[in-house]
Amino acid sequence: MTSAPYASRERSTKERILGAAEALFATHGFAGASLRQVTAAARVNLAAVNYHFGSKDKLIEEVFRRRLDELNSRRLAALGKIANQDETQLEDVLDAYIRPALDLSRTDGGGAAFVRVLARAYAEHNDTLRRFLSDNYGHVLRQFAAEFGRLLPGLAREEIYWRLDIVTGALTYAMADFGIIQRKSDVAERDHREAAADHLIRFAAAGLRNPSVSNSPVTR
Amino acid sequence: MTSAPYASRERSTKERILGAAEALFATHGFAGASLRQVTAAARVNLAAVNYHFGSKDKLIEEVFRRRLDELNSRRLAALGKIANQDETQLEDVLDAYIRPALDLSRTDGGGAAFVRVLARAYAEHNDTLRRFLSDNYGHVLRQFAAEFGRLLPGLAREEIYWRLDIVTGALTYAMADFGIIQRKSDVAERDHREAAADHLIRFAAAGLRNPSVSNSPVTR
DNA sequence: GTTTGAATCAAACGATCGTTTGAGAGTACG
DNA sequence: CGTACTCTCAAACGATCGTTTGATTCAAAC
Repeated sequence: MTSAPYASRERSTKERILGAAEALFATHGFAGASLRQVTAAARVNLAAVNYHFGSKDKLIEEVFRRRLDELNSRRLAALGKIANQDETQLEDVLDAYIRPALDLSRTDGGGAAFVRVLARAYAEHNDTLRRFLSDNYGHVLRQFAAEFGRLLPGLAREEIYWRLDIVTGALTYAMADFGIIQRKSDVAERDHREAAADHLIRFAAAGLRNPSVSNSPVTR
Repeated sequence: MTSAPYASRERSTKERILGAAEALFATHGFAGASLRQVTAAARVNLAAVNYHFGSKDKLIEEVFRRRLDELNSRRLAALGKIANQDETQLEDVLDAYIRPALDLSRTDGGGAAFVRVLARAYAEHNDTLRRFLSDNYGHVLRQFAAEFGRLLPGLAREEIYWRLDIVTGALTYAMADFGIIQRKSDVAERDHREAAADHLIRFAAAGLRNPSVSNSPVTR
């Protein structure tokens, strides 16, 4: 009924928990953010987490699933529009890979926080999480590798993966705003991230096109 | 360097704590690794941490200081040998920046673990730790930026920092072994890291040399 | 032999952790 | 009405956390 004792909530309890968890995991890490912090920030009862998600670990997994499903479907959609076409440039594929991550980091609903959560997951080096990411989203990377391979016929498959790995590392680092470059006060955060993505795409394109293949130690 | 294998019993209590803390922080994070785990792994009494270091936070800081001081000086020493010389190549400067991190990750006694700890520190986004790292590394980064600027006269100072930021991100990611590339069983870990550094240097050199700059120049 | 002080130890401190419980509020349907 | 079901709530559970305490060990100094 509309005669609830307190004001009706705009968002459900589950959604408020997910949002608060995302922000706090980004700031304090998975072990560092307690369920008491999460439920206090979400203004829900402590027991609501275990009621709705079962456990803290399941909550963490759900925080990932909610964002990654959308991120990777966007990546695949962008890739589908340009894959196997004659006029496709390397920058287009990089854009399909990087831009959705940038867009995610700009969404109002906590996407920026999630990008830091994602970076943290890499750092955690947790095998369970790695398996979860590999199982659910490994096919995305494989499709991008195939398209990069088509556009870079001079590179072996393994070389493609080495370089994609470097791009992913730089992307993770950049989108999580780890960097040494501090955003100036007169630059909006989205403009800062836009500039970061722009630099990253250009840098990555040059690195990917590099004809120098390493099968011997670096000359000096 | 002077530590022999299986010498843990002869090492001091402080050193055993530092080694065990480094390994456990790398695996479980700063919040995730308890002092009980650390002291059990080091085979010392629980109270030894607070006796020798004062607190867990001070222990964390000491784990960093021990490694960063050496990495710091090695990078500057390598840079000092090639800076401001006519025959210096871009790859030489990148090598001076990247190779000490690789060497650190190959040292016995926990260096590889520390690289993961360092990557985790970036992910933690903790202001205290960032300040600590900035104080220790700020001048190093500035010296490298100056040398890169000399070798890349076509790039603005800010562009140099953008690209160095990307290199640092990829280096952090690669050295911490976050990557999707799984080391094959017949490849030794040091060979795997050597290959990663080799790929990274080539990739970074191509990215740094890229004449294409952002179409939205920043005015100072 | 006595004293001194650093180092180690078992034990316990209070705080906080994730999780569980059981009662109660609210809603829907007969 | 009664019943059933979903959700919320305060409270407490046992476990583990970082830290502290006080006794004990032991080698060097006096």
